[in-house]
Amino acid sequence: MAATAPGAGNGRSAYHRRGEPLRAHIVEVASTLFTRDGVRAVGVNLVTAEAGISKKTLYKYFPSKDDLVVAYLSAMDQPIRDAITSAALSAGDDPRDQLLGIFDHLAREARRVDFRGCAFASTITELPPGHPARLCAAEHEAHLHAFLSETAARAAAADPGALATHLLLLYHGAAIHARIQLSASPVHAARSAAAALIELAATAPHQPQSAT
Amino acid sequence: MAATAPGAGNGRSAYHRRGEPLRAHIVEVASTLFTRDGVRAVGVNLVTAEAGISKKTLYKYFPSKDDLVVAYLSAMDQPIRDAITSAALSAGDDPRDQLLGIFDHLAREARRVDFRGCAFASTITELPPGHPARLCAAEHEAHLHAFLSETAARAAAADPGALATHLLLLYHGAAIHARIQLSASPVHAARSAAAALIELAATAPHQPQSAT
DNA sequence: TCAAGAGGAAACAAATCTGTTTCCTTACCT
DNA sequence: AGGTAAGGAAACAGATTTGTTTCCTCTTGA
Repeated sequence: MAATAPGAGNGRSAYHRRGEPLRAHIVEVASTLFTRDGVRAVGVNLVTAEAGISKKTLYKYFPSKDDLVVAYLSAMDQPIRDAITSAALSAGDDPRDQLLGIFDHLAREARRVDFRGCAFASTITELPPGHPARLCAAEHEAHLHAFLSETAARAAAADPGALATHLLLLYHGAAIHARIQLSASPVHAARSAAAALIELAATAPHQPQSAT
Repeated sequence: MAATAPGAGNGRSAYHRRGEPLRAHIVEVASTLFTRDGVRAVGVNLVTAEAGISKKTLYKYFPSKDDLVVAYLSAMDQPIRDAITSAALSAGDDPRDQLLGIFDHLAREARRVDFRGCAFASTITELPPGHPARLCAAEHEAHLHAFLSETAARAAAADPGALATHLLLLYHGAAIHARIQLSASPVHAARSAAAALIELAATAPHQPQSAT
């Protein structure tokens, strides 16, 4: 895994990537490694080797590994939210289908052999209490909840916030179980439970109709 | 934390605990530490110091730390199942209340300041793929599923296995969220979602009646 | 052209980790 | 009582960790 030549994976030496782009490049490489193997299993030596930079440069941009971990989670927030949002929107116009779309997205992720579950949940589990990265995870979950809550409101849920929470719980539970039993089937189960909860939350008020 | 005298926490030197009891004692101490701080954060030196034994003895019973981790999860399986079973049974005679009882149990756990979530899920997250401890987690989940499935059947669920899976997903999702936002409120949310799913699973097949 | 700065390579430091080995003490059993 | 085995204490080995420092090269701008 470390048998590649210096600068591997990027083609160009870091000399051509000075300033801001270099910092982003480091975070990008670190994100790949942290996501794949976990923040504790990946040392700074591997990050520098894989990014084709020296430790001096890494510690210039990130005074400690903890800072790099925080930058990792901060950088993951938007892409993951985008992926989930896009998965939801591509599921159709019905907001109920959109809510279910996030589980289809998770199912695709869970089929990957190196699936490690939610990056935020996994990272928090590896970190001691009080680590600054915890705030990133809390914010990320808050953002996801806001999006799901808004979609749930469009789906005419009686209590959009509560439904959003329920779906998030199913989402994370499915991620954990998919990792434990190396299968995407827990995600399908989560999807069916989500469908039931969505239907239940939306049917009562307006027009009750049989699901599917 | 390592400021205690040798043999601390047990009172008696390991000289008085030869043979089988000693092995169990080591697992017990390791379990406490692993559960509290995680298997990667706890080194064998801490385990030996805390257990009041020498490394020689530890490595006699457990050829490697991985073996100790496996012993840890193996030892946790029964007590955790017992706690969950007992929480369910103490929730009353109605199997639906029993299913909800496991969330009350989790809520109590989640209120602890050092709550780290499900020991099996956390440990698996810290371990590389292919680690033997994974099997322990898979078995544990299978046992939990069997218990919930049986209880769901007594609750007249149309598909007890599916309901058991759904509840398990909510359970683990709640554990993760409780750890992320340092609060037991996700567990209460999971409980309310579970109640809805239980009601829904039990009403449909036999005699359709509006929930709640 | 040349000086300044950014970065690379690698040695280095200090701590920590898993695991081994040596020597000694203690308990138990015949 | 004495031999045997179990365990304690601690040194030791070797690898790995985060983080620092030194020296050199390359690029760029005046």
